[in-house]
Amino acid sequence: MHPSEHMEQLIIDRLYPILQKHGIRDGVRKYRAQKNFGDVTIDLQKVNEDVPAQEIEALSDDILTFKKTNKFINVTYGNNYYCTLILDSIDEGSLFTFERKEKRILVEHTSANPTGPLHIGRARNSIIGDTIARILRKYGFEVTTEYYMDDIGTQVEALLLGTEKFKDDNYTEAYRKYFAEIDSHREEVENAMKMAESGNEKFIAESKKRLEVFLYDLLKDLEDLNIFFDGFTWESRFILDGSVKVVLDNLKEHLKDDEGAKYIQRGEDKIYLMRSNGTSLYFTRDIAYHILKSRNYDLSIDVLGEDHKDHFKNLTYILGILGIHSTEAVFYSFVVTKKGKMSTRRGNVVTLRDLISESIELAEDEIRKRRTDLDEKTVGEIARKIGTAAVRYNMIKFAPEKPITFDWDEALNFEGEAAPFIMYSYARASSILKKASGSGTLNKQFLDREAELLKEISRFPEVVKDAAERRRPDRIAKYSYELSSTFNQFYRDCPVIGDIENYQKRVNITKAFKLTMDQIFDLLGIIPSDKI
RNA sequence: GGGCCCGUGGCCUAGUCUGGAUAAGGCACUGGCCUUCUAAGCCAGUGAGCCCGGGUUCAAAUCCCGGCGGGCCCGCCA
Repeated sequence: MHPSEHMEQLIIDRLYPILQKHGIRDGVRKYRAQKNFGDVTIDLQKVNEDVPAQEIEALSDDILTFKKTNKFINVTYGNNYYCTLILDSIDEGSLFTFERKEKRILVEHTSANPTGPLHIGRARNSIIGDTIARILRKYGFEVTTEYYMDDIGTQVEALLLGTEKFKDDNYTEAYRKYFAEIDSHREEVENAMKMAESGNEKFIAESKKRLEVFLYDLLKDLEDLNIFFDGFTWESRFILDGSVKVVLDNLKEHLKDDEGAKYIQRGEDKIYLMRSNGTSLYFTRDIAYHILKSRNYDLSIDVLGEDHKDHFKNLTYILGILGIHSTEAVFYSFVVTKKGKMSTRRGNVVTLRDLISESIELAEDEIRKRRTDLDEKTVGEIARKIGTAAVRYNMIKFAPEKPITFDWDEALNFEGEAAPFIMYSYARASSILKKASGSGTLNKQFLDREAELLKEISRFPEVVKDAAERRRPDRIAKYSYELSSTFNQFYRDCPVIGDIENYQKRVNITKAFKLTMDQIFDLLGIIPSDKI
């Protein structure tokens, strides 16, 4: 049981018998208290009965203080009791561990066609997906991440043919050129697609080999952001293993015919599964993919742009017909620039690669401004950590459904709610611990400022739970800011080195903060630095 | 035209699921804090009643209905 749960149980044990004595059973609500109202609020506004204030307040002791105003009962935890509990839970490691869920989850994200470096809109997918995977893993699920690689569609055939035709250009440029004149290449693209669609193993193997080169280039940027995949699924496998046919067979009784093409009627909509020329659609292969997922995992989470909402709705509809209900999606809104939607034509595409290097460069400048004592190599290492962390943090701090208008100034603002802020407070803690030497006697009297920090630390389990269950990675970023901010206040008011009376206690608190931040950095995919 | 999402101080965001006590932060702005552990920090201040209009409720940023503004989708594309 985490410390906060323990305290809540104490409240229930002590308070609820009294409430029941007064006929109160339903309508009692309990939530985290607002600022200046203690730690937990028991709200009786929904119940008709009331309890005399004296009777409630008489329950108070050193562990719990009850105060009743109107129909609110505000409970404040005793600093010494609760703080000791929190520090103990960190010693045991129990604050950071969750019950194992015995449930396998597949998080599929990114899955972009590797026609060029990722732009920041696509990167939002990767960062959300990777962070959600990290959170769910921490929360106790068995999590696997996967990239779904298209190797048989129009785009990739154009990429393969284009890079052949314009050998001298870089591959993105070759693809662009080729796509610009796509009309004159209709036939060869269609031929290529037919080769793939017919299950020509040699052709597919060859495509795969060439696509891998482009894929690795794309993955390099993600590696910089500490994003790696557990596996890759190539779309062609659903042609090769015949599962597309199986899908159509299993849905046979629901299929309708449109001049040879097959579709399923869903309300007003027709969901096509086979073209009249007998070839399958991306959608059909996606069904096959999700059937495969449902066999190997208890839950599949797809990270998708909001443009895929209808596609996904149709997908779950058909999976439902097949009795599969273990598929859900996390949708995110697009990243646009001030000039509007990113498009190559308008020349306003911001690549992840550029953003990362700008961010690292700025971090380097900032470090040089403050630290003249560090050697080149160290400056570079720290700049790398800060720069990449800033990119991740700025993308993840917004709720996924929130549209983002990208702005260089904002993306490269290293003050306030940003990665350097949380990394800075961490470096401060590290610096204290580095200077702290020897141990002293532990003073178990906790001051409010110390307790505030520990209480913030003790929120870790419930924040992770909330972020995991609601698929809201931004909650972790928010929490990391609040926790760091609380530490900065502690840092101001509570000297560690030199205060003999409080030394050991504050060393322990500082360690606790640092350990909690280690957990958070891991969840956010940020690599911390002891000095910045 | 239909469907989905977003709309909170000058700008950006949390709170909306689970309705309740003075709407919480960041940026920007104003003033203050570096002879003690890193000032990418801290403290104080100015600034919104939550897009608009109805409704439900003792109580609405939060729930319901209708608008408005912005985004996305509405292929035998992926």
